[in-house]
This record gives sequence, structure tokens and C-alpha cells, in this order.
Amino acid sequence: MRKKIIVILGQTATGKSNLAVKIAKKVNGEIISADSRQVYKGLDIGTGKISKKEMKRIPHHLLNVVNPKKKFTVVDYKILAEEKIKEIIKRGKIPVICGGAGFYIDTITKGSVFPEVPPNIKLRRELTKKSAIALFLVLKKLDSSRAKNIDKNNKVRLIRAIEIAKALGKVPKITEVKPMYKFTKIGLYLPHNKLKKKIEQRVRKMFQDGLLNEIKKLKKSGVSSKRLKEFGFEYDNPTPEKVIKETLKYAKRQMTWFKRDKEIKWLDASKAGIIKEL
RNA sequence: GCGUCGGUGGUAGAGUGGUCAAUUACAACAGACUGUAAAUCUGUCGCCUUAGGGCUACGAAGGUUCGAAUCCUUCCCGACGCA
Repeated sequence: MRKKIIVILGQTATGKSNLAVKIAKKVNGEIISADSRQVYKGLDIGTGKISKKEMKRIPHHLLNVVNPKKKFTVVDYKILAEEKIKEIIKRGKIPVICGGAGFYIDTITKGSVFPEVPPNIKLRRELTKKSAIALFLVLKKLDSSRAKNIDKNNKVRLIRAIEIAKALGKVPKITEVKPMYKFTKIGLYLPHNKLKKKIEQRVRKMFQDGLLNEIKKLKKSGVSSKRLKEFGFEYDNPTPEKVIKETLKYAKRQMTWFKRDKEIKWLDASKAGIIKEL
């Protein structure tokens, strides 16, 4: 029988972490975070990282595992997460994946295998200087079939495709290896106005809790402002209004991603007693 | 009260006789997603539509003109200056 894994996903500020803890308690589970920024050390307030106290002694994995100066990618995530899953199951416990990064979650639940071409910083730096059209032409020469369905305006994608094509000759089709687990996906959602309110509260609290200080600290430790920008608005000279706006937009993009997944069972986060159906 | 400048779409803000349903930005809505994913990128964004067009629109009302967001008159509102 395939082992069971519970996945808690949803937009930011819907209360995923809390629910995950509750569920983990109930099923004797351990939590694996699926958050692309909470993997970094020192990004605590801005990413809404769960506190020790809130964890309620449930083990949490893939939080604070890398230095923010280093790059961490989906593939890194996949490797680590799969390792953790195995370990947890070995301990006779149930893995509970919890997070809002759809891309990260999918790579685990769908088992997508990405071409094994590590980022080539030098090449990227060079290619970034070129225009999207120029990049597109380069890719077309290297791999016309990938060029056919790539987004011509998206430089980030074009650059990665070129990077892969240069290394492998062409961009291989993505394959999916059926994972040997059975995933139960639970999506937490809030009605729009409630979500908005929640986000506003949450952001205001971040500022009270010293978000600006956290940013200062990161800068001091040598994290460049360009890098901080990559982590998102909270780390780029923020005001509460700005951060709220950006967070709302992000929440929107999250939903766009999740909507496609028909396996998700959606639960209204504002209603109590959600756990019983597990 | 006199004078000056200004009133443009959800907001900010261009446009100063035709090519203007109106540059652009933001917001809003929808979407994409092959190792950056809170990243990156796309579409829609006055109303109606059989998608070719049709209609109503740039504070209000009149006027000039073949034609006005753009010029003139009066009025209303705002900012500043002088009283």
C-alpha cells in the first residue's frame, strides 16, 4: 500500500501553519514546509515563519536550512523534501507538507523531473544583457521545438532554456515519475474580503515585530539589496501599504496556480472543525 | 470680492482643434509557468456587440467650427496670490 502524505496548501495568511500543526498532532505527523523563502535563515518576520512556541513540539523540516546569500531552487527543494519524507515514514510517522509555493508542492506530488543542469551564473549574467527577442533567436537556433512553446517575452525562462540547451544540446521534455505516495491535498481558502483583512493585520504585525530591523540585519550580514529584492517586497524598503498590496497580488498568483489542481479539497478556513474528515 | 492657475476614465497623471474611448503608471480582473517561483511573463480593463462596428464620454450648460478633451462665454468646484 502506498504511504499517505498530507498536503496543506493555500494562499498566504489563511492559517495553514496552524492547521498543519493540529493535523500533525492528530495523525502523529511531522511537518515539511513548502515555502520558498522560509528555507532561508534570518528571513523570519517577513516570511511569517512559525515560532517555536507555535510549533507545539511538532518537528518542522526545511525551515532555516540555507544561507540567504546562497541560491536555493525547486530542485534543491525536491531533493531535500523527498529525503525528509523517507525519514519521517521510516520513523513510522506521517509527513505533512505545508506551504504556499505551488511549484514546490507540485514537484513533489506530481514527481516532475527537471533536466539536471545546474544554474550557470556566468552565462546568465551575460544573457541578461540581451533583449528578449535576441534571446529568443538564440534559443530558436539551439532548440527550435522548445522555442515554439516558450513565452517569448519572458527573459528568465528564455535564459534557463538556453542554459539547458547549451548543456544538453536541447531542452528535454519534462517527465513525471509517479511518486510512491498517496497525497491528500487540502486547500485552505478565505473569502476575498476576509483574506484581505487577514493580510492587512498580518503585515501590520510584521512591522510591529521589527521587520525593518530584520532587513537591516540581513543587509549587514552581507545580503545584497538585489538579493533582498528577489525575496520580495518585504525586504525592499517597505511600507505597510506597499507590502499589503504586494501580498495581495501574490495571493492572487498563488490561487491561479492552485486552481488548476483538481485534486485539492478546498476548505473554508473561517469555519471551524475542519480536521475531522481526515 | 478681484486676479492667476487648474478641474480628464477606479486613482495618479499625459494630451491643448481631426490619426482620441483618450499615452503612461498604479489599482482591478483573468491567465501562463521545464532548476530564480512572494521570481518572471501575458491578456482584458467606458457601455453594447452577430467583433465589423454602434453608443455615451475629458466639471456643467451654451456657443464657434465640416470637426472640440482641446477655442469662446457663463456658471459650479479646488489651489494659490491680492484684498
